[in-house]
Amino acid sequence: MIKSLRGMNDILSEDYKRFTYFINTATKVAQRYGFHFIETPLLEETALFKRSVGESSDIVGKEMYQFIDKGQNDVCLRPEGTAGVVRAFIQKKLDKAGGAHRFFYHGSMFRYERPQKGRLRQFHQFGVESFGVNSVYEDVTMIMMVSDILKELGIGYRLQLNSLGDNNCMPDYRNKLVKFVKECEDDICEDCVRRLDTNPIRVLDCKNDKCQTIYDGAPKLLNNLCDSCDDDFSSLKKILQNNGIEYEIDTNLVRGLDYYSKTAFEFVSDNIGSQSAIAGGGRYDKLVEFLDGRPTPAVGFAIGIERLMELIVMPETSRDGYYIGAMDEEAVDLVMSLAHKKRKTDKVTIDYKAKNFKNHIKAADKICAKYFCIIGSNEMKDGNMIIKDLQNKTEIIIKQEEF
RNA sequence: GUGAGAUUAGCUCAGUUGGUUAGAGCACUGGUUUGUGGUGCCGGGGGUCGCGGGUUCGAAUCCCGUAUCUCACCCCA
Repeated sequence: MIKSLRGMNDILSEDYKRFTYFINTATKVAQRYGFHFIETPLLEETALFKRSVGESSDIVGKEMYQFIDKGQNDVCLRPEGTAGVVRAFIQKKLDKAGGAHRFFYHGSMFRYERPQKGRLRQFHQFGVESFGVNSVYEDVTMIMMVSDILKELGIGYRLQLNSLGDNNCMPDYRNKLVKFVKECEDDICEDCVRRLDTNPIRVLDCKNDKCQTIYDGAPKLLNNLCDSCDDDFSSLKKILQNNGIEYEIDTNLVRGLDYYSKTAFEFVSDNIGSQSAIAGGGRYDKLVEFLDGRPTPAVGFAIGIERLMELIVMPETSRDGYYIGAMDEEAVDLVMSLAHKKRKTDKVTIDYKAKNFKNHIKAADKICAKYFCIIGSNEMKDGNMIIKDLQNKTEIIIKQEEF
């Protein structure tokens, strides 16, 4: 038997219902905020991700589905959504057009990782990107949007906030931190020693308790922001407070992707195992410029759909559609015709076999039909049909031609 | 890439120190006087015990390998 590849799942039945319910809800919210759908290719030039996500990240270093295509192009299945949207934004010259451009997208992302709870090789994200808006209000708008989506889905969360600074203050802070960590290099874990070379800021969210104890005394990102970043972060907190959105400050919250600056946020759930981040985002003012566009401030977020699938509280399903059953072999043709007619407007389920009344009504109940119709010898003779409302337990008799 | 635990019917799982033809519940399906539904009654189908080797008179059971799943690490949504 041929099976799906590791970490690649089929979505059907109940999962598909939840999946589409999520997409529909998130789409509705994003549209209420004035965002427009954008679809970008699953396959992009490898260089796009190397330059945007950053060579130091594991995503680019070891998790990309990268290959040479038949035209000798070095290509990748996208590991995340922002890079492609930024590329499209620049390619369509929207950076030169000026003004605000706001997009949302959803689709498959690919990372060659060992699967575990809430992590797949092909997974789905819903994301939003806003270009051309410098204001910290837009950062708050992003957070509000995620919050609205999660609330509509009945999902509880904690919001964690940090500021990563900008080109002005981050490099100085990084140097301070490296200096501090190097002094205790002998006491920290292997991973942190490696991080010192690849991505020093990441030592901050090391899960090793011993490391964390050591880093308690390390210089804090939030105490080393320049005036502009510090002001923005204060405004951010104030606006959130004014709008009743609760948050926690986590100075150790860092983002794994190189392109983030200033506002960084993560929505986490305590009910889904160790991969607890269900949404993450922040500002990335330098990325457009970095990908050869005109300097354009930008902010966005992405939601990991699989991570919150089991948290979604589905609305109660109500009875829907018709079930039409035949009690005689001779009535099956008529049932087929009635169904064909009714299917122009309604959901209709039929059985091609003649059964007795009880079996048909059981079947109608099982598939949760709202209306139950039966054609037996009586109906064949008089041209009537019974329509029974299975919800209200009422029934009416109509002419078959009125059905 | 690293570590641990799993894999028996469509699903959830039993299966004794290795011993006849591998079981249950649910689901599916047929019947239960041609007329009223979630939980009536009676029957039926369905398994290469993940796959490949090995030990043994004999393996679902013990050993080795391998695939997949799960959980965790790394990393990330």
